[in-house]
Amino acid sequence: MTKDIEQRLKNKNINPTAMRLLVLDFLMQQNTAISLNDLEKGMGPSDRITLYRTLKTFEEKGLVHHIDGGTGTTKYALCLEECDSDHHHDLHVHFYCNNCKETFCLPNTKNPEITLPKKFRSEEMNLVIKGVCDLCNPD
Amino acid sequence: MTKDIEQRLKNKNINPTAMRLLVLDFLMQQNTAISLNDLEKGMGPSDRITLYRTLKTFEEKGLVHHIDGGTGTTKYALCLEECDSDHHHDLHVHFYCNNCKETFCLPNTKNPEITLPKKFRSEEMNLVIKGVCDLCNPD
DNA sequence: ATAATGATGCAATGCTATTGCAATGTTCAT
DNA sequence: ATGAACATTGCAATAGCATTGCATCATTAT
Repeated sequence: MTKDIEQRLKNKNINPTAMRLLVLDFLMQQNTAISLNDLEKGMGPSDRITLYRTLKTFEEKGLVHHIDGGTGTTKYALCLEECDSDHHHDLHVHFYCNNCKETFCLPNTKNPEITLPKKFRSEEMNLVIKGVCDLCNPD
Repeated sequence: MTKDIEQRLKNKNINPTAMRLLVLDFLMQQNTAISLNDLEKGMGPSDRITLYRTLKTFEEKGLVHHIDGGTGTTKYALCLEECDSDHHHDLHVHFYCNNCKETFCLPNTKNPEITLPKKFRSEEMNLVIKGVCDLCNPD
């Protein structure tokens, strides 16, 4: 098992240290995007800054991506698509539940095509939809 | 002139104080969304917190909207559509220029329709495209 | 005139993100 | 094995934005 996780790090050219294995393992258990705080609470006692840098390293190497979408705090989630250091394929839409405050990746959605005004060139796109998620929806 | 601005405040049920007239006047001169810092620098000497609360009041009353889009700082711009206290018509897309760091409203764009997974209900949408704006584009 | 309400200004705080630096661990050539 | 070079970690500290509490001043209604 640990081998899998280790290999996943190596595939991305990330040195598989103990801390990183733990963080990746934790991330793989999540089904929502998590904040640095969530990570800190979820893991055993560990240094916040180290976790911060671990996430940053993961992101640089294309293992996780972060979502900003106006919740005040940055959230992180494992990349589902094949990303690499150069190109983050921010292809999917994110969803923030106003009720449970969770942020979800919606891997089955695609970022839409937007026609920009003349001479505007698009490089990336951040689309966050806010509303009520399936678990919080009474219907 | 001042009459116009004053009326615009009254239309939104905002008490037209001197400070508010100044802030609205300043906002009307902008063609990009501005941060609290921009506002503070752009206006004469005035209290940062008062400006903060002025923007907040404006937003509550549907006169301005804010954009979050992952630039770290919140930016504000006048509402172009008809918004009211209850419903902010966040209908248009925003654009952040990686070069000049300005945030633009793109009033001629519409937020796209996204098909959400079952039982997800959308309430609002925040779409920020990052890239290079017309003025920074060499072509 | 006075009470009540709203607006402003100052002080202070909380929180997230971020950097500097020292200590520790790891790798590799000799 | 030894030491140099480098990567990782942990602690301390800082920066910056957002936000609240409270006192003061202005405005309005009675």
